[in-house]
Amino acid sequence: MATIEDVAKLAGLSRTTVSRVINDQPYVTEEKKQRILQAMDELGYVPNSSARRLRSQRTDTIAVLLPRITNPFFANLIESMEKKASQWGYQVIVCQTHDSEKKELDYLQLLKTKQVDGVVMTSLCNDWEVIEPYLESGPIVLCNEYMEEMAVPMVHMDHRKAAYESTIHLIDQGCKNISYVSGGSDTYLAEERKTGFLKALEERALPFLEAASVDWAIHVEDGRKVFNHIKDHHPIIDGVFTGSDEVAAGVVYEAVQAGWNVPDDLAVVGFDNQMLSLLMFPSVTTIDQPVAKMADRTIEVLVRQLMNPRANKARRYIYSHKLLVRNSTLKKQLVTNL
Amino acid sequence: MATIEDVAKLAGLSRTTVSRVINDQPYVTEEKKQRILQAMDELGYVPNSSARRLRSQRTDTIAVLLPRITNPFFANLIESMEKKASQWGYQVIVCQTHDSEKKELDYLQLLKTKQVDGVVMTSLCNDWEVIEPYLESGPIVLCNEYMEEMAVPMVHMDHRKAAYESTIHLIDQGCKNISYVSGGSDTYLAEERKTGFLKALEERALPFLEAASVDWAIHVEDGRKVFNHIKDHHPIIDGVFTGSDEVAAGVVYEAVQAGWNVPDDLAVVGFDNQMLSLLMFPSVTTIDQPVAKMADRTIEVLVRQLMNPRANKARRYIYSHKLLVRNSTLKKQLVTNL
DNA sequence: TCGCCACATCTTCAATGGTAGCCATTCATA
DNA sequence: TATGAATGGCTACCATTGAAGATGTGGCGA
Repeated sequence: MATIEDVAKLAGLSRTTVSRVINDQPYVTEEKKQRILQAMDELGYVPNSSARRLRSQRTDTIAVLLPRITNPFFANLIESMEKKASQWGYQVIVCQTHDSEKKELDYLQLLKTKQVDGVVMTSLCNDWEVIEPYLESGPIVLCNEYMEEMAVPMVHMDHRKAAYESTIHLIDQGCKNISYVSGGSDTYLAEERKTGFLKALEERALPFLEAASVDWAIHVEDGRKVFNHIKDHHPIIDGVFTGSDEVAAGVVYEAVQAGWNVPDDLAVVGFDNQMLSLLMFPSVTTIDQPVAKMADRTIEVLVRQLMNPRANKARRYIYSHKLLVRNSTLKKQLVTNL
Repeated sequence: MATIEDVAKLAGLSRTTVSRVINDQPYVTEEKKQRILQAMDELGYVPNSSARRLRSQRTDTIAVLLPRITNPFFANLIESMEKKASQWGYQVIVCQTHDSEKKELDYLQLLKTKQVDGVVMTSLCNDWEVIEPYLESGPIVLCNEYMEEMAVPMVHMDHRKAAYESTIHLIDQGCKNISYVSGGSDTYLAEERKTGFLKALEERALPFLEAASVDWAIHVEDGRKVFNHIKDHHPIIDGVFTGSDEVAAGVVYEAVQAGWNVPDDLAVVGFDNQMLSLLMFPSVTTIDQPVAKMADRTIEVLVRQLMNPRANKARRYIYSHKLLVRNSTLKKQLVTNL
């Protein structure tokens, strides 16, 4: 493996001059530049990334923390972030926390060990008080997940409004007994959704059926269990609010298997407009988030912070949802495909 | 940010002794070790990763190259690889090539810049001749994708056999005119699938309907287009072999929308046993790969190579598939759910 | 014409944070 | 007596770049 020393010797110049050519810095004549480029080519020279990072104190790398890439919402979010980061000359590394407080802190350690320049957090496992000290080692931006406190930039959708609207939709479709199905996370985002849900119930003078609600549903399989739980213990339930399309898909699938009519016996709403929600039969009513826009903004905000560390502007970037009404909630009407 | 120098001073020892404690090396008394650990704690010292990598010439990091994480097959593969790599003290970085030759080479550059110790390639965009020189910079293991030439370790399923069996299944279900739907990739794996498909046709004396076959189907949307193409131009087609559940889902969805009876009018097989294939109506017959096993083996093989660079053992680890028969192919029988 | 200053172009030196290798001393064992 | 292990320190190095220094040239003013 050739080093910059080898290139300098072959070109008959100093290492610093070679470095200037590599980094496109001024004060090197064109003739010497060509000599250096040729020497690099002959030797197959490639800069050593560790050396550059150590000396320059920069990695040009961003870590994105998320729960699971097997959740298509996060897979799509990463997809867009990578594209945007690459445009700014940054590399993205994907860190799956699997909703573990420990893992989240392990990954935040990347800031301390100087393996990344900044971090995007798409979920929050630890309390903010635990995370905040890491800001000393580099900037953090929240995307998707958010909190009341304005400590760092946050890019997200209004989850309260989204939950409110999809619950109103369920109620408008005639649902009177609605189950609230969540993943049990006690984050602010989860609270917001529930607040929106409860607000809709309150406005329409419907009771919150806490006993029929579930706080352990994350995967499709969980959704199937949710349905069976409702069928066996709360058969009066005629509507289900879920926090993800995966769970909604599980509920719908199991209900259909059990011979229930969806949505007449049970209406279901999901979240995130995953491909699954369209392809199911019946197709699932869901909330669409502007994933690409949020991803782009997130990277932009973080990179600006890296370029200008003094401009520590903590602010919110709030995006609107879209309710996609499909067959899992449309009752007593001619079933048409949307 | 404290350095090892600061810790050494506070502990009243040399940097080397501190380093020995950090790296769990011998020849440091327990008393001195405690002094060092305490000093590290007081100073909040964290080793600088770039410095360690530069000096030790190791990153303890593995790059996994894959086409898209939005494809659940690869998302699940990564999930398992990360778990396994972590057990061996390695970090995984995810590199999406999006089937681009250029991106693939860009990521292989990580070997040359010393940003990763080894690479797992789950697909092949470039010819092997282009990739082989990178072996000088670090080991490469193929997982999922494979080639005839035994140049590096390869961990994969027998795609020929899998394609053969699912095609025979289509034929056994009465299909006489089968469309071969692929993504157009000209890799060995793609060839193997086609070979298995053609072998099944040949054994059952059925013609290969090249004009009705498609080589541009990757996403769900493509699958929908495939169906419309068949409906409009090749209505005699009564069976579709696809290389992925996403494509199969698109075909099935569009066929049902068009009022076709699946599988009586058109039987469809997918690949990879994505959740989608179970939740569709009708559920999609598919091929299941032992994803976790292949992932584990891949990491193990690569890590062993990193630990013992001389043991450059290029060999194949071949895994069997499982055909999951579901409703998209079961004809003329009582429709029961599997 | 000469001296001074600014700029251009390069080189030299040192720094980044950590660790690999070698050395010195002492003690125990064959 | 010779050798190896234990316990630590010192030195140099890993590959690159940031900062300072050296040198030459051109322009301007006295």
